[in-house]
Amino acid sequence: MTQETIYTIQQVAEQTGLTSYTLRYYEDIGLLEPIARAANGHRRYSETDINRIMMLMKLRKTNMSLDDMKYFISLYREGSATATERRELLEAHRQVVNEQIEEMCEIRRFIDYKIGLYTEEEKAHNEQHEVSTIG
Amino acid sequence: MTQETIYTIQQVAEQTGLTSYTLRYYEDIGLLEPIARAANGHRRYSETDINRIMMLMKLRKTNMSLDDMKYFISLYREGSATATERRELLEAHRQVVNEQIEEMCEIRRFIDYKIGLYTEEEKAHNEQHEVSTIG
DNA sequence: ACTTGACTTCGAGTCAACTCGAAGTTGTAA
DNA sequence: TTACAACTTCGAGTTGACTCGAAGTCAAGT
Repeated sequence: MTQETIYTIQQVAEQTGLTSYTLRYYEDIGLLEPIARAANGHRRYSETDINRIMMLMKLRKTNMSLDDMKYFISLYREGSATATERRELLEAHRQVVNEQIEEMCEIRRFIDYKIGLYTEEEKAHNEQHEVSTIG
Repeated sequence: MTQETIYTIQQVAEQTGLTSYTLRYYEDIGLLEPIARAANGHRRYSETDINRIMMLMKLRKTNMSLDDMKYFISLYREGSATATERRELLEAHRQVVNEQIEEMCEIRRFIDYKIGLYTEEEKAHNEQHEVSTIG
Protein backbone atom coordinates (compact mmCIF):
# COMPACT_ATOMS: atom_id res chain seq x y z
CA MET A 1 0.00 0.00 0.00
CA THR A 2 1.71 3.19 -1.22
CA GLN A 3 1.45 6.26 0.95
CA GLU A 4 -0.48 8.83 -1.12
CA THR A 5 0.27 12.51 -0.80
CA ILE A 6 -2.68 14.39 0.62
CA TYR A 7 -3.63 18.06 0.45
CA THR A 8 -5.69 20.55 2.43
CA ILE A 9 -8.42 22.51 0.75
CA GLN A 10 -6.19 25.59 0.64
CA GLN A 11 -3.39 23.68 -1.02
CA VAL A 12 -5.78 22.39 -3.63
CA ALA A 13 -7.16 25.90 -4.13
CA GLU A 14 -3.66 27.21 -4.76
CA GLN A 15 -2.77 24.34 -7.04
CA THR A 16 -5.88 24.56 -9.17
CA GLY A 17 -6.79 28.22 -9.06
CA LEU A 18 -10.28 27.37 -7.82
CA THR A 19 -11.40 28.87 -4.51
CA SER A 20 -12.14 26.73 -1.45
CA TYR A 21 -15.76 27.84 -1.83
CA THR A 22 -15.85 26.38 -5.31
CA LEU A 23 -14.16 23.17 -4.22
CA ARG A 24 -16.81 22.60 -1.52
CA TYR A 25 -19.50 23.58 -3.97
CA TYR A 26 -18.32 21.01 -6.54
CA GLU A 27 -18.34 18.36 -3.86
CA ASP A 28 -21.82 19.41 -2.67
CA ILE A 29 -23.34 19.07 -6.11
CA GLY A 30 -21.68 15.70 -6.63
CA LEU A 31 -18.97 16.57 -9.13
CA LEU A 32 -16.42 15.27 -6.67
CA GLU A 33 -16.64 12.17 -4.52
CA PRO A 34 -17.00 12.91 -0.80
CA ILE A 35 -13.49 14.00 0.14
CA ALA A 36 -11.65 12.05 2.88
CA ARG A 37 -11.48 13.73 6.29
CA ALA A 38 -8.78 14.19 8.89
CA ALA A 39 -9.57 13.43 12.56
CA ASN A 40 -10.78 17.02 13.01
CA GLY A 41 -13.17 16.81 10.08
CA HIS A 42 -11.02 18.84 7.68
CA ARG A 43 -10.92 17.73 4.07
CA ARG A 44 -7.89 15.83 2.81
CA TYR A 45 -7.62 15.64 -0.97
CA SER A 46 -5.85 12.74 -2.65
CA GLU A 47 -4.04 12.75 -6.00
CA THR A 48 -7.07 11.04 -7.45
CA ASP A 49 -9.25 13.91 -6.27
CA ILE A 50 -6.84 16.40 -7.82
CA ASN A 51 -6.93 14.53 -11.11
CA ARG A 52 -10.69 14.61 -11.11
CA ILE A 53 -10.61 18.36 -10.44
CA MET A 54 -8.15 18.93 -13.28
CA MET A 55 -10.37 16.99 -15.63
CA LEU A 56 -13.43 18.98 -14.57
CA MET A 57 -11.56 22.23 -15.12
CA LYS A 58 -10.65 21.19 -18.63
CA LEU A 59 -14.25 20.37 -19.45
CA ARG A 60 -15.37 23.65 -17.87
CA LYS A 61 -12.88 25.66 -19.89
CA THR A 62 -14.35 24.20 -23.03
CA ASN A 63 -17.77 25.42 -21.90
CA MET A 64 -19.30 22.19 -20.71
CA SER A 65 -22.02 23.01 -18.16
CA LEU A 66 -21.90 21.70 -14.60
CA ASP A 67 -25.02 19.68 -15.36
CA ASP A 68 -23.37 17.93 -18.29
CA MET A 69 -20.30 17.29 -16.21
CA LYS A 70 -22.51 15.78 -13.51
CA TYR A 71 -23.99 13.42 -16.04
CA PHE A 72 -20.56 12.36 -17.22
CA ILE A 73 -19.46 11.74 -13.64
CA SER A 74 -22.58 9.72 -12.92
CA LEU A 75 -21.65 7.39 -15.78
CA TYR A 76 -18.16 7.19 -14.40
CA ARG A 77 -19.57 5.99 -11.07
CA GLU A 78 -21.51 3.25 -12.75
CA GLY A 79 -18.24 1.66 -13.78
CA SER A 80 -16.87 -0.08 -16.83
CA ALA A 81 -20.28 -0.97 -18.24
CA THR A 82 -20.71 2.69 -19.24
CA ALA A 83 -17.32 3.00 -20.94
CA THR A 84 -18.85 3.11 -24.41
CA GLU A 85 -21.28 5.86 -23.53
CA ARG A 86 -18.54 7.85 -21.87
CA ARG A 87 -16.36 7.51 -24.93
CA GLU A 88 -19.21 8.64 -27.14
CA LEU A 89 -19.80 11.61 -24.88
CA LEU A 90 -16.15 12.56 -25.09
CA GLU A 91 -16.20 12.16 -28.84
CA ALA A 92 -19.21 14.46 -29.06
CA HIS A 93 -17.47 16.94 -26.83
CA ARG A 94 -14.32 16.79 -28.90
CA GLN A 95 -16.45 17.81 -31.84
CA VAL A 96 -17.80 20.77 -29.83
CA VAL A 97 -14.26 21.76 -28.90
CA ASN A 98 -13.19 21.51 -32.54
CA GLU A 99 -15.96 23.85 -33.55
CA GLN A 100 -15.06 26.29 -30.83
CA ILE A 101 -11.44 26.31 -31.95
CA GLU A 102 -12.46 26.80 -35.55
CA GLU A 103 -14.71 29.73 -34.64
CA MET A 104 -12.03 31.32 -32.47
CA CYS A 105 -9.51 31.08 -35.30
CA GLU A 106 -11.98 32.74 -37.63
CA ILE A 107 -12.51 35.55 -35.14
CA ARG A 108 -8.79 35.93 -34.74
CA ARG A 109 -8.53 36.53 -38.47
CA PHE A 110 -11.27 39.14 -38.15
CA ILE A 111 -9.42 40.85 -35.32
CA ASP A 112 -6.24 40.88 -37.38
CA TYR A 113 -8.14 42.52 -40.20
CA LYS A 114 -9.55 45.14 -37.81
CA ILE A 115 -6.12 45.86 -36.38
CA GLY A 116 -4.93 46.45 -39.92
CA LEU A 117 -7.68 49.02 -40.46
CA TYR A 118 -6.84 50.81 -37.23
CA THR A 119 -3.21 50.99 -38.18
CA GLU A 120 -4.26 52.76 -41.38
CA GLU A 121 -6.62 55.03 -39.46
CA GLU A 122 -3.82 56.00 -37.12
CA LYS A 123 -1.57 56.76 -40.07
CA ALA A 124 -4.28 59.02 -41.52
CA HIS A 125 -4.77 60.66 -38.15
CA ASN A 126 -1.05 61.28 -37.77
CA GLU A 127 -0.81 62.79 -41.24
CA GLN A 128 -3.77 65.02 -40.36
CA HIS A 129 -1.91 66.01 -37.22
CA GLU A 130 1.25 66.70 -39.18
CA VAL A 131 -0.62 68.98 -41.55
CA SER A 132 -2.18 70.97 -38.73
CA THR A 133 1.21 71.18 -37.05
CA ILE A 134 2.82 72.36 -40.24
CA GLY A 135 -0.05 74.57 -41.35
CA MET B 1 -27.02 59.59 -50.92
CA THR B 2 -27.32 55.84 -51.34
CA GLN B 3 -30.50 54.19 -50.13
CA GLU B 4 -29.44 51.83 -47.33
CA THR B 5 -31.32 48.62 -46.72
CA ILE B 6 -33.09 48.65 -43.41
CA TYR B 7 -34.34 45.85 -41.19
CA THR B 8 -36.93 45.30 -38.47
CA ILE B 9 -35.92 43.94 -35.12
CA GLN B 10 -37.27 40.51 -36.06
CA GLN B 11 -35.25 40.43 -39.26
CA VAL B 12 -32.13 41.33 -37.34
CA ALA B 13 -32.93 38.67 -34.74
CA GLU B 14 -33.19 36.04 -37.47
CA GLN B 15 -30.05 37.22 -39.21
CA THR B 16 -27.92 37.30 -36.10
CA GLY B 17 -29.38 34.59 -33.91
CA LEU B 18 -29.85 37.05 -31.06
CA THR B 19 -33.36 37.55 -29.70
CA SER B 20 -35.23 40.84 -30.00
CA TYR B 21 -34.98 41.04 -26.20
CA THR B 22 -31.22 40.91 -26.42
CA LEU B 23 -31.08 43.44 -29.24
CA ARG B 24 -33.07 45.96 -27.17
CA TYR B 25 -30.96 45.13 -24.14
CA TYR B 26 -27.72 45.80 -26.01
CA GLU B 27 -29.12 49.13 -27.14
CA ASP B 28 -30.29 49.98 -23.59
CA ILE B 29 -26.87 49.43 -22.09
CA GLY B 30 -25.22 51.46 -24.83
CA LEU B 31 -23.54 48.75 -26.88
CA LEU B 32 -25.52 49.90 -29.89
CA GLU B 33 -26.23 53.45 -30.95
CA PRO B 34 -29.87 54.48 -30.58
CA ILE B 35 -31.49 52.68 -33.49
CA ALA B 36 -33.36 54.77 -36.09
CA ARG B 37 -37.16 54.69 -35.85
CA ALA B 38 -39.97 54.39 -38.36
CA ALA B 39 -42.92 56.81 -38.13
CA ASN B 40 -44.66 54.41 -35.71
CA GLY B 41 -41.68 54.26 -33.39
CA HIS B 42 -40.53 50.80 -34.50
CA ARG B 43 -36.79 50.23 -34.76
CA ARG B 44 -35.17 50.23 -38.19
CA TYR B 45 -31.68 48.73 -38.25
CA SER B 46 -29.15 49.85 -40.87
CA GLU B 47 -26.30 47.82 -42.34
CA THR B 48 -24.00 49.77 -40.05
CA ASP B 49 -26.01 48.63 -37.05
CA ILE B 50 -25.81 45.04 -38.27
CA ASN B 51 -22.05 45.30 -38.66
CA ARG B 52 -21.73 46.60 -35.13
CA ILE B 53 -23.84 43.69 -33.88
CA MET B 54 -21.71 41.17 -35.77
CA MET B 55 -18.57 42.66 -34.27
CA LEU B 56 -20.06 42.52 -30.77
CA MET B 57 -21.01 38.89 -31.28
CA LYS B 58 -17.47 38.02 -32.26
CA LEU B 59 -16.05 39.70 -29.19
CA ARG B 60 -18.68 37.99 -27.04
CA LYS B 61 -17.84 34.58 -28.47
CA THR B 62 -14.26 35.10 -27.44
CA ASN B 63 -15.44 35.76 -23.89
CA MET B 64 -15.13 39.51 -23.77
CA SER B 65 -17.52 40.83 -21.10
CA LEU B 66 -20.29 43.30 -21.91
CA ASP B 67 -18.49 45.84 -19.72
CA ASP B 68 -15.28 45.53 -21.73
CA MET B 69 -17.25 45.80 -24.94
CA LYS B 70 -18.90 48.96 -23.60
CA TYR B 71 -15.51 50.47 -22.95
CA PHE B 72 -14.35 49.64 -26.45
CA ILE B 73 -17.50 51.19 -27.92
CA SER B 74 -17.07 54.31 -25.80
CA LEU B 75 -13.63 54.80 -27.38
CA TYR B 76 -15.16 54.25 -30.76
CA ARG B 77 -17.60 57.09 -30.08
CA GLU B 78 -14.80 59.46 -29.22
CA GLY B 79 -13.57 59.18 -32.78
CA SER B 80 -10.24 58.92 -34.53
CA ALA B 81 -8.25 60.35 -31.62
CA THR B 82 -8.73 57.03 -29.81
CA ALA B 83 -7.64 54.86 -32.74
CA THR B 84 -4.36 53.96 -31.08
CA GLU B 85 -5.97 52.88 -27.85
CA ARG B 86 -8.55 50.86 -29.73
CA ARG B 87 -5.83 49.13 -31.71
CA GLU B 88 -3.97 48.36 -28.51
CA LEU B 89 -7.14 46.97 -26.97
CA LEU B 90 -7.68 44.76 -29.99
CA GLU B 91 -4.07 43.61 -29.86
CA ALA B 92 -4.48 42.72 -26.20
CA HIS B 93 -7.66 40.87 -27.03
CA ARG B 94 -6.01 39.01 -29.87
CA GLN B 95 -3.50 37.81 -27.32
CA VAL B 96 -6.34 36.62 -25.09
CA VAL B 97 -7.91 34.82 -28.05
CA ASN B 98 -4.58 33.21 -28.90
CA GLU B 99 -4.27 31.90 -25.39
CA GLN B 100 -7.81 30.56 -25.47
CA ILE B 101 -7.12 28.77 -28.72
CA GLU B 102 -3.89 27.34 -27.37
CA GLU B 103 -5.62 26.10 -24.23
CA MET B 104 -8.47 24.58 -26.21
CA CYS B 105 -6.02 22.73 -28.44
CA GLU B 106 -4.26 21.38 -25.39
CA ILE B 107 -7.56 20.20 -23.94
CA ARG B 108 -8.42 18.59 -27.26
CA ARG B 109 -5.22 16.57 -27.02
CA PHE B 110 -6.20 15.56 -23.48
CA ILE B 111 -9.65 14.48 -24.69
CA ASP B 112 -8.05 12.45 -27.47
CA TYR B 113 -5.85 10.75 -24.91
CA LYS B 114 -8.89 9.98 -22.73
CA ILE B 115 -10.81 8.59 -25.67
CA GLY B 116 -7.85 6.31 -26.31
CA LEU B 117 -8.05 5.00 -22.75
CA TYR B 118 -11.76 4.37 -23.00
CA THR B 119 -11.31 2.47 -26.20
CA GLU B 120 -8.89 0.18 -24.37
CA GLU B 121 -11.25 -0.09 -21.41
CA GLU B 122 -14.04 -1.12 -23.73
CA LYS B 123 -11.80 -3.74 -25.31
CA ALA B 124 -11.02 -5.17 -21.86
CA HIS B 125 -14.69 -5.11 -20.95
CA ASN B 126 -15.63 -6.95 -24.13
CA GLU B 127 -12.98 -9.62 -23.58
CA GLN B 128 -14.28 -10.06 -20.03
CA HIS B 129 -17.76 -10.45 -21.48
CA GLU B 130 -16.50 -13.03 -23.97
CA VAL B 131 -14.97 -15.10 -21.19
CA SER B 132 -18.14 -15.13 -19.11
CA THR B 133 -20.13 -15.97 -22.22
CA ILE B 134 -17.81 -18.85 -23.02
CA GLY B 135 -17.35 -19.98 -19.43
C1' DA C 1 -65.57 49.02 -36.44
C1' DC C 2 -62.75 45.57 -34.80
C1' DT C 3 -59.47 42.10 -34.29
C1' DT C 4 -54.75 40.66 -34.98
C1' DG C 5 -50.06 40.88 -34.43
C1' DA C 6 -45.80 43.15 -34.22
C1' DC C 7 -44.04 46.36 -32.10
C1' DT C 8 -43.14 49.90 -27.87
C1' DT C 9 -41.33 50.89 -22.63
C1' DC C 10 -40.08 49.61 -18.17
C1' DG C 11 -39.47 46.98 -14.28
C1' DA C 12 -39.06 42.57 -12.57
C1' DG C 13 -37.75 37.69 -12.89
C1' DT C 14 -34.61 33.83 -14.14
C1' DC C 15 -30.57 31.08 -14.55
C1' DA C 16 -25.87 29.33 -14.02
C1' DA C 17 -22.16 29.46 -11.33
C1' DC C 18 -20.39 30.76 -7.90
C1' DT C 19 -19.46 33.60 -3.41
C1' DC C 20 -20.11 34.80 1.07
C1' DG C 21 -21.21 35.15 6.12
C1' DA C 22 -22.55 33.46 10.60
C1' DA C 23 -21.79 30.45 14.11
C1' DG C 24 -19.22 26.82 15.80
C1' DT C 25 -14.86 23.61 16.32
C1' DT C 26 -10.02 22.48 16.51
C1' DG C 27 -4.90 22.52 16.54
C1' DT C 28 -0.91 25.15 17.12
C1' DA C 29 1.98 29.34 19.01
C1' DA C 30 2.90 32.93 22.48
C1' DT D 1 -4.97 29.52 28.70
C1' DT D 2 -5.75 32.17 25.52
C1' DA D 3 -5.61 34.06 21.11
C1' DC D 4 -5.57 32.96 16.38
C1' DA D 5 -6.06 30.97 11.91
C1' DA D 6 -8.05 27.54 9.32
C1' DC D 7 -11.24 24.89 8.91
C1' DT D 8 -16.50 23.07 9.33
C1' DT D 9 -21.95 23.38 7.79
C1' DC D 10 -25.77 25.56 5.85
C1' DG D 11 -28.47 28.94 3.92
C1' DA D 12 -28.56 33.15 1.69
C1' DG D 13 -26.67 36.67 -1.44
C1' DT D 14 -24.28 38.21 -5.72
C1' DT D 15 -22.99 38.64 -10.55
C1' DG D 16 -23.42 38.61 -15.45
C1' DA D 17 -26.24 38.14 -19.06
C1' DC D 18 -30.07 37.86 -20.44
C1' DT D 19 -35.42 36.91 -20.55
C1' DC D 20 -39.95 37.94 -19.83
C1' DG D 21 -44.60 40.02 -19.00
C1' DA D 22 -47.86 43.75 -18.57
C1' DA D 23 -49.91 47.46 -20.53
C1' DG D 24 -50.19 50.32 -24.31
C1' DT D 25 -49.76 51.94 -29.49
C1' DC D 26 -50.40 51.43 -34.24
C1' DA D 27 -51.15 49.74 -39.13
C1' DA D 28 -53.27 46.35 -41.89
C1' DG D 29 -56.79 43.11 -42.99
C1' DT D 30 -62.00 41.40 -42.68
